Amino acid sequence: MPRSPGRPPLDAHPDARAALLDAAVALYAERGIAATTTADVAARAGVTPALVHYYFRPRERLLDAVVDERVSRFVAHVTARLPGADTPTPAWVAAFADAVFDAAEAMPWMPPLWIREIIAGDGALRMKMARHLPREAIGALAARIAEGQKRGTIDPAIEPRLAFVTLAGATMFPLATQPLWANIAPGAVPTRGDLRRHARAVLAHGLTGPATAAARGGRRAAARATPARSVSG
Amino acid sequence: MPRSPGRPPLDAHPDARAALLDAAVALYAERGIAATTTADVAARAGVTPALVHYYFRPRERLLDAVVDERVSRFVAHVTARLPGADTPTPAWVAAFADAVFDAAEAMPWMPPLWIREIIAGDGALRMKMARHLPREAIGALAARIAEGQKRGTIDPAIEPRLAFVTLAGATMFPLATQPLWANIAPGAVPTRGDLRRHARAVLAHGLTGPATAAARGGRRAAARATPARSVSG
Amino acid sequence: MPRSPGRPPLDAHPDARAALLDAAVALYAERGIAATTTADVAARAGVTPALVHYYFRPRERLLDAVVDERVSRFVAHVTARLPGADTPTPAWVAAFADAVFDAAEAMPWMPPLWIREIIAGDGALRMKMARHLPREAIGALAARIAEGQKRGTIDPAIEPRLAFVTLAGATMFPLATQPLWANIAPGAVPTRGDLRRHARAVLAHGLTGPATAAARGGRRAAARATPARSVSG
Amino acid sequence: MPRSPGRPPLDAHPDARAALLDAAVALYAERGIAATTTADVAARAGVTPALVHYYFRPRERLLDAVVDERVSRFVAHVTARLPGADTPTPAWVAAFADAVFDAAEAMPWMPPLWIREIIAGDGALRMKMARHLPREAIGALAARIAEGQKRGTIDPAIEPRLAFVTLAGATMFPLATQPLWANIAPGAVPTRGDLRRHARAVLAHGLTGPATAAARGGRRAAARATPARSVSG
DNA sequence: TATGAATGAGTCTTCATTCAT
DNA sequence: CATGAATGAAGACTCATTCAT
Repeated sequence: MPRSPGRPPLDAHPDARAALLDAAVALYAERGIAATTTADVAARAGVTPALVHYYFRPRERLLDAVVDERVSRFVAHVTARLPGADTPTPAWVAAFADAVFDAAEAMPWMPPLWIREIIAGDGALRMKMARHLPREAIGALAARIAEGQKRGTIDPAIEPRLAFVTLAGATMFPLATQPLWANIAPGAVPTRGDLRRHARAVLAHGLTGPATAAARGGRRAAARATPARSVSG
Repeated sequence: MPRSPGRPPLDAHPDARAALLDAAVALYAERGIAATTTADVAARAGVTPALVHYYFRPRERLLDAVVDERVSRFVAHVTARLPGADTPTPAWVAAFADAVFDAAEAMPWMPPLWIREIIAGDGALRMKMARHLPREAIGALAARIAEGQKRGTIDPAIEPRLAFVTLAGATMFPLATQPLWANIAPGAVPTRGDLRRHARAVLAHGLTGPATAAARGGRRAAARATPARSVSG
Repeated sequence: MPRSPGRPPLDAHPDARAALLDAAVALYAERGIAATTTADVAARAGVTPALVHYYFRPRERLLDAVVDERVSRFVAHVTARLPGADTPTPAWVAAFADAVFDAAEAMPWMPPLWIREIIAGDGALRMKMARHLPREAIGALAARIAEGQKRGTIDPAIEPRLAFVTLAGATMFPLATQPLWANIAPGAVPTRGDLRRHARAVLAHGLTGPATAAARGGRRAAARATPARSVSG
Repeated sequence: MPRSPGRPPLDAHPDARAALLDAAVALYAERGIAATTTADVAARAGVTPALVHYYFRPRERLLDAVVDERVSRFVAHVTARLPGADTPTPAWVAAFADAVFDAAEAMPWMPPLWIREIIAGDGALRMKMARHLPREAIGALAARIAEGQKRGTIDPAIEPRLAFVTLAGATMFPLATQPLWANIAPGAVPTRGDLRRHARAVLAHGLTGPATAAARGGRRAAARATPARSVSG
């Protein structure tokens, strides 16, 4: 089957193409999509602006590709690490948080991209992300919460529909603030370990609550998935 | 000594100027700063693009004015409603959350603006916001947390330096997702009341914790829309 | 005779109007006419841009006024000091040079304005200057030269029609270069006296000629800062 | 290491680029730099305004290029034709004038450009021209004059530092007035030959001096259109 | 007499995009 | 596969000018 001449085959992923996607996703995270020009992307990838159009003809196709070939990887990375349905909710939540932190280690562009382009405003990426959202996991989480409330183990003031938003916010939000710390308190920048421990604690028993048995259990569960080093309840 | 002729005085606030600031802050929240053109702002305010330059000669002076005359109002609104130093920490935190939700009612552009332009990326607003941050309140919160940990009433896994980030995230983040719900589940959009109740519960005892006495006390206080001072930290 | 309301009377010359003309002519000399905006003129005069249009409605009227009320003064100043028809040509020429240097002392904006806007290119001022040119003196000078050539006292290679151009160039040109010297040789800027003596010498016997009796006479006269009428042609 | 992508290489000189430079230098001479818009230049070169920015990104780089690739050619053309150090001063000066007239024949935009943008006012070109000035020739000329004065062959009233200014003025100035003549005396426009003969005569023995032996020698040399080396200073 | 508000036209510049090679 | 040349559309900004006060 001959492909139209002058167009790269859809399944061809030469170096330049991958380099462009990497450059694009990094710049989108740093400056935002609207502030990133085709020339910026080309410059960071070390190629000509014309080449960007060679691969991603209308500018928006670059966005599509970033979503389908970069952002979706992050989602897949996280969902692949989610524990089974039989895991108790607190442990499941802690494991989710861990998965996000692990993924952000490899793909640090995701947290800023997420909060800037998916959460806020019209979010250029929001619509495109729709088909990559882990709907199943989101639904399951809401169901878990609702069920826990029925059983009396989860505060009824929690809104199940907002559980995923809170979970994502508690992890992505502090991760996205990291560059911010350089300005606020250069000497005392929290490490990624601090962020992870803090996020798990907040999800387990809030900002002001004392360590509870449930939380300790959840943390212990997480210990199997991650470093939970010396932590005593 | 006459000021630079042909320029409006800095303290003049005619109607058109205020309308331009309102238009700008709304558009910045909706589309982001980089994606908002001078012409967009002028159009929404019902004036000519040239008038934007009449009042805010280089584009950036519009940004400055938005920060100094709009965003700072949000901060002032919140800090003015913070309870006194003798308030127990859980109640103080709950009151903070309430203050944010109240302010967002009057200034709905703040949450998206905050997470997009202050938290994420290079944040054009971040530097400009520096002088408007409630540094005192942020420091006091961190001190509270640290003290509670010393007394054993707050989980030592909580990172005091991240307390403000979490507090802001727990409130601003869900508020910023509101336009998002129209896409996800048009029929079941959480109300602002849901958001507020949820945020308070998360801050009090996490996503998966059961309602505790302390949390219940805080919640009751919230019902009266004033901080519950009798509750012990 | 009632004048139209809202217009200043044509014969009224309040301070602001004169200040605007002074500011305009100075700026035109420094930056050129094209590079001088209405706001620039207003700023230097310490008034509002709108006032410039109050007095000189279309921008070009300001130009007309500058020609008629400033540039023409320079011309008048020079022609008023020209010696009589009976003066021998070398002395007449020397007196002309002196008159120009004297006028430039009081109106230093003229030399740059002259060479930039009257001599060069389309010269915005050229057409407007037409009616202020000292046609009579120019014609008389050409006639003198021609006659001198007939009598054998002036080199026939001199082109009578170019006499005025040369005379003006020899005086205006070095005067206009004065700001230039600050860059070239800050320590050794020629004084106005140097310029005057040099110009007279060049006009008298060229760049490379030895001092002649006639020239010496002219020079002595210059020392007294008045034309030497007794010197024979 | 690739150069900044999307920009033409600095050493590339396609046709359009040269056409733009030619158009620019011509318009600068006619209207002045400040009065010449990017669109004007593009229109005369028969291309889009955007192309001007493609080659000369900030407007000022066009100026730089005009200086480095057009104006400097004029200077080079003149200096290449200057006679050797052993040439007597009067002949050297006459040769200089001839070289200028020859260069102006090929590059008629130089005289107006020179007096408008290099001599007058702030002269946008003045600073940029600094590195292209024939400093050596200028210094040598001043030294010649000073030495002639010491030997008594040159009038001590001549100011050596002003020799170059006078030399340039005597040649460039009348050349720049040529378009002016169309207005003044359409029927009797001096030819370029008139201008050249006149300028040489003025430099040799002034406006009012009689023809001298030395000058006659110089003039005879000019008739052959080459510097007369045999004439004694 | 004087000015602040407001604007239309135009200028410089950027940028995504096209196309011949 | 890749790029240099070229452009249309649009953005920020300037400026002379108008007008109500």
